[in-house]
Amino acid sequence: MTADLEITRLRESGGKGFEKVFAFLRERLLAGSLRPGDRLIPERDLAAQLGVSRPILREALRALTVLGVVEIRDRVGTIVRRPDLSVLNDFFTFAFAQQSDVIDDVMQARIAIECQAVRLAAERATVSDFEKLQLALSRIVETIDDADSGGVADFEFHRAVVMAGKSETLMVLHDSMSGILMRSHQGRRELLQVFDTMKTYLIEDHRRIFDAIVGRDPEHAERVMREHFAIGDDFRRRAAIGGSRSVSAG
Amino acid sequence: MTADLEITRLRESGGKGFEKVFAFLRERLLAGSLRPGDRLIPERDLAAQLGVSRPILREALRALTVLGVVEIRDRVGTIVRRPDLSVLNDFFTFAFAQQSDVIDDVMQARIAIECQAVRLAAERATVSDFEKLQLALSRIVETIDDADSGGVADFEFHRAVVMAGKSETLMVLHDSMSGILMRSHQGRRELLQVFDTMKTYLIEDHRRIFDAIVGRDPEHAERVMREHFAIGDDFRRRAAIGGSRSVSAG
DNA sequence: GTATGTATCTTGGTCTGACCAAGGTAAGAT
DNA sequence: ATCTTACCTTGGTCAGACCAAGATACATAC
Repeated sequence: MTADLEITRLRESGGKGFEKVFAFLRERLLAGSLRPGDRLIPERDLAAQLGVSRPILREALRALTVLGVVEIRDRVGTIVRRPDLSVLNDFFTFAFAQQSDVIDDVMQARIAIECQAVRLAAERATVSDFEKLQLALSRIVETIDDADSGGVADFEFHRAVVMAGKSETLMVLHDSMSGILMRSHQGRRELLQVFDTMKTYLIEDHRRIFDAIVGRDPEHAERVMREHFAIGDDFRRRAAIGGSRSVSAG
Repeated sequence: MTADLEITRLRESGGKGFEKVFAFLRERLLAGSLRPGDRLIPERDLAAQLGVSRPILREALRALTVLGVVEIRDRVGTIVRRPDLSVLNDFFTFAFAQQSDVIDDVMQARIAIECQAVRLAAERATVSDFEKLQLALSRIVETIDDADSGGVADFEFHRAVVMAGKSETLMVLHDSMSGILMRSHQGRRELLQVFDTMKTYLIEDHRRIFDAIVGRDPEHAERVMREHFAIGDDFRRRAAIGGSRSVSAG
């Protein structure tokens, strides 16, 4: 079995103990010899096989845990899991806890994701997706006068679009950015209320996106989505320039 | 000082040792009482203060390490870092490398990223970027007859495009997908050699992308990029149909 | 007074061996 | 056949120890 060879190579490889073990497990996970659902051998045995002490092995296991790759279950064992997106949210939370200057950059990624997703949505969306989009659309109309729930409705619509695209990867990425973006936009949301043309923008744009998807026109769908983001960006810009003063002045 | 109170509360909080410590540090990091550049107190002291043993503390520290939040420097100490997006690399690698049927899905994300990036590139690329793209382009021409280095050249060109887009988020995401995509495409690369029209496609398409960027035409740039991917997808499809047997055999 | 070199201290990196609590399991009782 | 129970396994944790090398202070040389 190749495992023995790998372990031998592992023992000799220079890295610090933790690095060795982490790299070893990583390799195994990536190569597929450890698949989701598998249970690792007991820590004591594994540590012995890898030539490290149990604390070190556990460091590596913990590291994999925060990545969502494995799950350490008390008195049961370490189970290989298929990482879910919740980890990403953790990460983004840490990553952007302080600095807000990355927001615009993350926004670029969100635009990328959604523009691709809306194309796919135009091709792949099912009737069920149409219904969800329709629902989200009506929610936007209903909540048009409320900043908070309006923001949520907006978010839900976009999310529905991405889901209609039927690409898990895009969904995961989108969810990851949404968290941080929502957090950052919450503060500005009231500002947006100021502009009156905004309501039309919110309702009409989303309806156009919806229509494009229903119309099975990827090209058009993306164009509309892009315009939507461009206008939104413009609004934000004006809000930023106008500053809090003019806002409070009404 | 509130720190003592927190520690007291920590001692009493029910969670398992690791969870306690991790949550404690997490809170400190997010709250900002631990800021990038700060050096944590020595492990021994910290462990004592938190009422856990060193191995447990180290588990928590390692966990934060893989999230890029802190950096453990040998014989120096644990330093709080501003997490950069490169951590995502690890995650995506794990997240998507497991099932091979996700490849096509990841490809959608790559298309999303690159189409957005090429737009930004058309707007933001500097002369230096032009040069890099030019260089990558000539590499593609040079290596057109070699599957291996040709693949690398292709990859490098696309990477240069994304870099020219000047969005770190897009760059990181792209890098993350590239890894797994390259892994999966390596096997098929020889097949692509079969089609002769492929050479023209490779050279001409990339040149058109380059021209669109230099011409500062985001719209056109994206369109060309999209066509490029569509054709590439077509090639892959034909290769898959023509040679699935020989692939699985190899 | 400055520069240099060395002894020492600090700090992470790691190991060993041990104890606990509770899930699993199989032997034993009903 | 079913239920009980004792035992074994397994993760969770701790205590104390040793090592290597960066950091530092102090003594020495210039």
